[in-house]
Amino acid sequence: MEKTQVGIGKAAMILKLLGDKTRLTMVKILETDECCVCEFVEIFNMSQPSISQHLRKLRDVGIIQEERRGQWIFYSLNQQNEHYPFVEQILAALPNQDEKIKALEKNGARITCC
Amino acid sequence: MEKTQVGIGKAAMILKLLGDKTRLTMVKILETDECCVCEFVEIFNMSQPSISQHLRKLRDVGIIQEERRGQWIFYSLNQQNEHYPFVEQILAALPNQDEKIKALEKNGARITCC
DNA sequence: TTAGTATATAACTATATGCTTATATATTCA
DNA sequence: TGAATATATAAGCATATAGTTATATACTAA
Repeated sequence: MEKTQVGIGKAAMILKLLGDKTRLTMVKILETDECCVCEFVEIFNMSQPSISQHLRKLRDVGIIQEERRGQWIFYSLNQQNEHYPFVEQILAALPNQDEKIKALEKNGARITCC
Repeated sequence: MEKTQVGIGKAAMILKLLGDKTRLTMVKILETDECCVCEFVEIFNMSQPSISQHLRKLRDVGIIQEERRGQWIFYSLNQQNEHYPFVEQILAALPNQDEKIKALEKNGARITCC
């Protein structure tokens, strides 16, 4: 079986990005659920620009991708990314963040468009 | 098979530490070879205090351990650490750094004590 | 004990980071 | 078209980070 191989420099860049609790949690959530910015604002109880800036960093290196649907922009894990297997392997070691999505649904803040 | 489980906060802390090219390379080297501070100074062509400070951060969270042998303090990967499997899984995806040790041996800078 | 070598720590500096507020852009819908 | 909503970007600020130089500590060997 071939192992994922990632250059040291690129790996360090990815790990630095994931080395922030907010971003790491975002990516773990996106592993199973698409989310839009306003949902993350709700989940993290953080300002909208702050959320947008975290998402941009993750998108800039290709870890996540965006897709506009009507008014909202939905983010998801970019499985086509060259380093997706590396990221996925890390996420696999982390506890599920389902309760965060469940909490959104519970208080009616979950966006289900299209 | 049980998967490694690491809390999100602790994982973020570990990833942040590994998210620096110097530290990530150090840890990858320590995966296979013990090294002392002066060897890292040689390998990274960086000041001794800078190397010491990186090693201290890694040691403070238990990723690596130190052992004095005579004049030198040798560092190694701490396989007893609670989160060693998580770290090891990340290292497995990285290219071998053997040439760095080989280069040390070649120019006679490799320390082999005791 | 003294000189030399290895390592750690302290103090400082420049840059990076994460957040905030203010504002711009894009879409929807009345 | 204009108001409301969602998102992005710009600018500013406080703190964190990674490096430096200077100095302290620890061990070795003469």
